Amino acid sequence: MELIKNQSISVDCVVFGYDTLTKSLNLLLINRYLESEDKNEVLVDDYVLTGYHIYEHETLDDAATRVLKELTGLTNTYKKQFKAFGDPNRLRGEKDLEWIKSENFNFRTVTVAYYFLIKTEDVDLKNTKHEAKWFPITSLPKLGFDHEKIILEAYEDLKIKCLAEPIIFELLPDKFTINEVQEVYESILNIEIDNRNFRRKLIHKKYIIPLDEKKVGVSKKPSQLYMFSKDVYDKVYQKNYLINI
Amino acid sequence: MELIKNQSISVDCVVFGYDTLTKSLNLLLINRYLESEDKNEVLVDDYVLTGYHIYEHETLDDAATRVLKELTGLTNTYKKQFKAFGDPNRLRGEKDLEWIKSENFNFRTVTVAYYFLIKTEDVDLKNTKHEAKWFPITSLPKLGFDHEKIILEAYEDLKIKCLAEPIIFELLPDKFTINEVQEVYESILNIEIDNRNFRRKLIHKKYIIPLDEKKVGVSKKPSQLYMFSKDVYDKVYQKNYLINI
DNA sequence: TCAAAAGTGTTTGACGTACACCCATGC
DNA sequence: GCATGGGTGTACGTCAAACACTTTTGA
Repeated sequence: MELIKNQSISVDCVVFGYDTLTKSLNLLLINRYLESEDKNEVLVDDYVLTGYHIYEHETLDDAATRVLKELTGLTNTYKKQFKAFGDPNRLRGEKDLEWIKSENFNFRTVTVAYYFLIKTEDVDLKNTKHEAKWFPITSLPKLGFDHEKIILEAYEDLKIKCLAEPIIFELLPDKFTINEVQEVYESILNIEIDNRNFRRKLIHKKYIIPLDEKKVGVSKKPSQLYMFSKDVYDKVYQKNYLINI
Repeated sequence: MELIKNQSISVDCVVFGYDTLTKSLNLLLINRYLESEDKNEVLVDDYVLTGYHIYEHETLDDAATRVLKELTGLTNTYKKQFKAFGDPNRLRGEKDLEWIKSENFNFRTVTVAYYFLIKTEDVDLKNTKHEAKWFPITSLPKLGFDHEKIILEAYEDLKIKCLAEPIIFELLPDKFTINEVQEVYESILNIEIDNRNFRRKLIHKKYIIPLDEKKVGVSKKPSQLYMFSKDVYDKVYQKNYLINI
């Protein structure tokens, strides 16, 4: 099938990656670098989200999946469309104008933004075409276009969502310890959690299943490994209508 | 300023209206009617959301606000962008093809969908250009395009949102009774709520302020009127990080 | 005086919160 | 044997849930 780009519409991907070792929530960003023709001056040197125009024949979800796959090689990751951004001036920053001179696309592009949840260890950065790099959410570099705004809104959505849905496990290996789960929550929400209470709460969930296996090496005392069962979760889950205003 | 339409992008407005008298949550829809040239046959007769392409100079929010104003005359209503819909075949139902023959727009239109919360009494349907009509959310008519899908997703979002944020008051007059609030929740969530528990819970909120006024006429025993104070709510509100998975 | 909706209190159980020490292992 | 992270128990308070009758008014 012929690939016809729609010049008015793009998808942008906010890729959250959690690193179990450094215990940090990261964002995958690509470098935007441009020198003047005589190469004496660096015109643009900042970072942006990965994104691309959609093709005429594909759905928005497919476009986002395609863009993520091109960047990371991953498919089957957690994906959420969280907002469309369509300010007519969203691509008209000073650096953006320099950049767009060298590329060739429409100033008035509406972008549909997605976020993805992955484990940093699942991505091999050396294999990516673009110069992609992980940045801790707590210290982002200078960002191009309106991507800082997009990232902040994605992060807010993620914070709310991880309180209500078991998406935290998307950021962890299949086998994890209770403390690792706690650390992810602490990284995302930027809070401290009481270990005893958290542990009790989690262990009592039917869908947190203890394995006949202990994690060794990293720590002194080997720690119990658990897994998350989506099947059990779906069975056990029941909507509650708690009005919490 | 010249009005240039972007043929690829539209906004669609899901207008929720609550009717305090009939105690029903309604949707404002417009009729899509088309006869064959010889007028012997009705080709299309169903309902759709109100929507329109965006202009090149306006933001998505402004486009949605504009479309709502054209339909209802209202501004300053609660508005939420909740999802973009971009399936390449979303406008290619049998009836949609008939309809699009007579109009003139792009099959591949991505629409950014918003929902609005208003009181049915605030809209004068006789003043609307289009044949607009309220339908209870519980008995929607036949819908064109992918608008049934859009409506259902808006409704799901509303159900979740009204549990966590005080948007319920957008659907009620400024002065309301506790029972009226309960009835809105019951309509939206399609549940029954215990009046004693609900009443106690609401009355204890600092931002639910009793007025020196009673509602008379409608009922036998005049009932106490209250108002909602957004100011107090914002002051009292504090984020809690209750993990509820 | 009666029909209709408004309004009221108590008990129970679940769960979130606060808080400090022992345990198992690798080095 | 000691440093390091893993793991445990109790008491308290808040709040949701269940549940039935009295009050006030208009007609």
